[in-house]
Amino acid sequence: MSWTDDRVEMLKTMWGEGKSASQIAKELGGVTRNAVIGKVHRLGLSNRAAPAKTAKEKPAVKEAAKPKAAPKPAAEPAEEPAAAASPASKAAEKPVSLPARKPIITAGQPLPPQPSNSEISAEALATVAEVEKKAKKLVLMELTERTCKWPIGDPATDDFWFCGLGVQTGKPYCEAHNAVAFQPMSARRDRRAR
DNA sequence: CCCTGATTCGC
DNA sequence: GCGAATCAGG
Repeated sequence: MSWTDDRVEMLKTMWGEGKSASQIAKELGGVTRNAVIGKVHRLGLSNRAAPAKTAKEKPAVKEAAKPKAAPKPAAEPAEEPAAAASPASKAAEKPVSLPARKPIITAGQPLPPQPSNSEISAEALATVAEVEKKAKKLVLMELTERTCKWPIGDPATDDFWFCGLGVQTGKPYCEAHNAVAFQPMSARRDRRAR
């Protein structure tokens, strides 16, 4: 494909809207993000920042207190395979002041059943304990399709993060967490089937 | 690892 | 002019 006036216009618009090169490339189709970036440069609209002129200044940070306090849960774009579809537990709006771990995490997403165990193999639990030591401690924004989304710690404190290790293809968690997350009901059972 | 934009340079 | 390859950063 080539850069028809039409496509160039779309490019300008989208770039102006702050879309990323790869996003634009995807939407335009027929081009790669490199092509888009290259074009952007040739068009001379590389930096979206204002013409602050020749000086690099560190403008004082203007922080306005936001009355809003509801952080959007990590809402992934749109097309999500129906991979992890834990029916989000109704977001209970409990006041935050729990001494121990709080069950609710964030609304929405495939957040796991609490580590509250019952009949989970001791082995799996042990593994989880191990894994949590190696966890990458990712924060919400850093989670992706392939990072384990198992929460660790107390959401009400800073002592909270997500496992972040590589997930088992398709699953929302890493192998260890998957083991405790999806219990068949009966811990073990002879599987002659298959 | 995933992603971002920036640059280079052969075509 | 174009964009793959590469670079630099998060």
